[in-house]
Amino acid sequence: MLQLNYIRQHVDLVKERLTVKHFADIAAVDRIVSLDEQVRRLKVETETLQAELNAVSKEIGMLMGQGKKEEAEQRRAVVSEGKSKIQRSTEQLGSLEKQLYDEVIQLPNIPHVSVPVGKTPEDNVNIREVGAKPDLHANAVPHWELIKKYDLVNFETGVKLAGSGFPVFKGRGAKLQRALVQYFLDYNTAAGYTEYMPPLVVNETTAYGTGQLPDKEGQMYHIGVDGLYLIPTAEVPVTNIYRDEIVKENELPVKMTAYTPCFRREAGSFGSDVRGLNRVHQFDKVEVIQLSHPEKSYEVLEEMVAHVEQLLQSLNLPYRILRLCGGDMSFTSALTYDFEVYSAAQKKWLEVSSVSNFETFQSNRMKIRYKDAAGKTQLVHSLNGSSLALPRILASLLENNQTETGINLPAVLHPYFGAASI
RNA sequence: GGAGACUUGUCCGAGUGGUUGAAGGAGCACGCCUGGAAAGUGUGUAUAGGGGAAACUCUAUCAAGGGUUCGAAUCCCUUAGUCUCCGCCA
Repeated sequence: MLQLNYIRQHVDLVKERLTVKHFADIAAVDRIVSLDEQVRRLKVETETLQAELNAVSKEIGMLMGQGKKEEAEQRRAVVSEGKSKIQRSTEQLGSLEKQLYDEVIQLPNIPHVSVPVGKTPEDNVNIREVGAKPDLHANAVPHWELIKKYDLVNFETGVKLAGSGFPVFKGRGAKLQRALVQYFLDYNTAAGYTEYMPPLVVNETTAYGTGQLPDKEGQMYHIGVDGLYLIPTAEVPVTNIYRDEIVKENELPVKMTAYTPCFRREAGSFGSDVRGLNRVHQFDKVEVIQLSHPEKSYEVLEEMVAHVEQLLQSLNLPYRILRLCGGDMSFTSALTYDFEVYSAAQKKWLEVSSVSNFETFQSNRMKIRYKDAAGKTQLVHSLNGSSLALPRILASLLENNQTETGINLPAVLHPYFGAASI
């Protein structure tokens, strides 16, 4: 959520930046500014009135203490009169504030100056492409064939148990998942991230905190009877760990990592995008999250990009890094880098990580703050990235490393998997 | 799931209708003391929002929400959470 006083002070800039994000309702900014003015005016009125009544009530207390009952009675009448007045203006204030909040929460985050103008994924800027695309043998097949051949993942059984998009990992397929999770977590904790295992369901407040609500309501599985949501990413519970907390400045940056399954309804997806492991409703992911000093957050973003990049290099996967254009960025992000790995048999780039700086957009909602040297509380910047999402990593590992006789795994996985190949 | 007790500031903890935003302690910060530290000592130490150039000031907040009252941390209702006992259970 954008900060009101920022909007107030940068009306034109906010409008201009929101067009970069292709936000449709620019007029909302003017409505917000006008509502904000009304709210503040009415607030002064209401609070002045309240202060008067409070003062009289206090007097009554003193008079009662001194046994001056009659004088107290007189004043009691005065307060009774003011009460109906204040009730009206309090109600009006409440409704105005609600309107204001409802408008502000609909505004997406403002994109960073470096965000490319553009609307579709084609407008994303390719920052760099690293690693050679492998030359596969003549009989190479996509991963959905490989997982059948080596009996690693069973989609049909998943359909029986839950529905399409819920793969069942089996045997060496299951073990490889576990190996990847373990390797990623070890890699992250070695870089100073503290490991967490959060709940896989969250309440409404938590989902609001990171911005999934109200923006992505339809993308999350909702457990109606208990008012809970299945997490679409570890970002949601883990960032909320620090909700309503004030950390010491020297405790920044806070670095956290977590492995969780992620649940996404992916309503509206179809075609080759959802083939095999390319897009599923439940998948495993290891996430890294940082809460940073506002002045350092873009350094931190670069650091996180380098962190994910080295992880991909260790897996010997060809990858490219994209800076997302305004139209392709998420609601909450100020700057996002996407990582895509090349999956050689289906000849497709697959997104495996998204590293973003949210600046104060999330921390303003969650009230994650630190005390600066002057003793003032300030909002932190929050950032997160995947390191990494498993199914697409698995897909490209299988496709890129297939030979006529088996699949060779990168060296870093051997100790975790207990073998060099499948 | 049933019954009961409880929920106060960073923490511990007092407070059952009237200058209580809240005693007392601990912690923390700064100063004094010290060669340095500890101890001692003095002062300060919530958050959000509004007004004001500033000093400062106002409003709200004692789990959350609602109610009673001129006035609520204190009384009533609802919800959530914690603990104890019972039940169920990996």
